[in-house]
Amino acid sequence: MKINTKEYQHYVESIACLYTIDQGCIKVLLLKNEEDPYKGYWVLPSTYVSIHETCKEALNQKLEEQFHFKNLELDEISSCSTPDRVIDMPVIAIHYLGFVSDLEALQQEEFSFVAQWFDIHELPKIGYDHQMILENTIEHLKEKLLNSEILKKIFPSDFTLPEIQRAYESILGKKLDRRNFRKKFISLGLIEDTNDYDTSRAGRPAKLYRFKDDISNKKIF
Amino acid sequence: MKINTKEYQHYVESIACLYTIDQGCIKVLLLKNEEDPYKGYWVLPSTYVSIHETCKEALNQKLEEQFHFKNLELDEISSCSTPDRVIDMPVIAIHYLGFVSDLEALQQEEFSFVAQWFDIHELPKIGYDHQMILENTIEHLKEKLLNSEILKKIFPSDFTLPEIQRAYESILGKKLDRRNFRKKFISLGLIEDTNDYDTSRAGRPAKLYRFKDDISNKKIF
DNA sequence: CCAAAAGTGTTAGTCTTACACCCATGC
DNA sequence: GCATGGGTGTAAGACTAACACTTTTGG
Repeated sequence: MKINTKEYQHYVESIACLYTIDQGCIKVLLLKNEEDPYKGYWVLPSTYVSIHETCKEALNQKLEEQFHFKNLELDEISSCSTPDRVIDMPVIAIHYLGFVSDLEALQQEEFSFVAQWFDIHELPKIGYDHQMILENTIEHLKEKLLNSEILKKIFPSDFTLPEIQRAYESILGKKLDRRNFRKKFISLGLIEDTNDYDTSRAGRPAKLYRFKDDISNKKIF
Repeated sequence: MKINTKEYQHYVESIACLYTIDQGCIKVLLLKNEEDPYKGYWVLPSTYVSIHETCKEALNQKLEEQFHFKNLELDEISSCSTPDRVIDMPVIAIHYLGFVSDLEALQQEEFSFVAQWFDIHELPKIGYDHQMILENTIEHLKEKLLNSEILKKIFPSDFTLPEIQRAYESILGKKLDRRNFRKKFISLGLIEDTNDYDTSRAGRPAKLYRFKDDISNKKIF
């Protein structure tokens, strides 16, 4: 098949849903949009893709320029090719999911006026079709967090079990029994004690744990 | 951002990995390629996408023209935007996974010289980057078959438990105990007895089952 | 000493696994 | 009657779920 007409030429954009976990809250990175349409709305980071690079490369380069996130591991989630999703321009979007550890996330005060981490349960007004994209990747994020492989990437290097439990309660949308959660999580053999304590919250300080170096992929829930 | 140069214009193709299950064997639909390069190799069904349709619509239309498969439910798996994956033409591929019930699959004798169902463990020489795409979607197929939601789409309307067991052994890459498999599968409550028997194989005839009308999504393995 | 949050153990029920023999059919 | 493949039950072990009290800290 030979095709060469204008009717078949698309622009391609890569869109990033970047998540972090902060104190057991799951947060996503959004930018304040300053251009019409959707001026003042929040949007996901994105970039156009040239024919000399892959969609993922283009996005990683953009994320490095914009936020100094270097070489994030980005997972492709889906795409959107609805005609006219961008006015007067045939643009296909490829959606990516990535994790930013809280260490990287916390360094981002320099861009705090234009970009911000939002709790996924308290999202602002979102522009374009990014709301839909976001909802879709959150589902995938949840799926991923039910396996151990990516825990290390998204959870802080030192964490407490109550903190991780809060994240899972948020993901699963229900309360978990503290004793059972502990037993289960410890028995997975993924974490080790640091002999240190987190005194930043009220009440009895919680033990700090860290993930072991090599984490096998196990189902957690 | 305003972009309008040739450097950003891509062609887009949708590629289909269509699976069926035949006697407990998982098979994929391939076409014999008659053009250079890769003449004589087998390839996945595919089509180019115009700017007036979504990738999925374009593919469904193509599959209807080519095989009379009407409105398949296609799941997007991933994409490939490696520059030069097609010589001299910037083409991004979007990969889809679909199921064809054995009833539809069996009607396909009319195209049997150019298209054929291949057991996923006995694939022929495959052209372009389709081998890679195929391997990738097979992984996704496996994942999907571990949930009940899509069973009805891919398994024959009447099936025997040994047949379904063979499919799972093929997916999981290990032998399963017949008694335990039965107990598990029946206890899921997804199937009902047809009071009929399959006498097509040697030995004692196997009971035929069918899926119930409403199947909830449960983890099978 | 009081409020807040973290830590701990036991038991009952459910699910999973391992395992061996008999049954219905075609040749 | 024998080869082929299908159907059935039981017991031990692993995992899950439910449940209440004690510990450590800050104010």
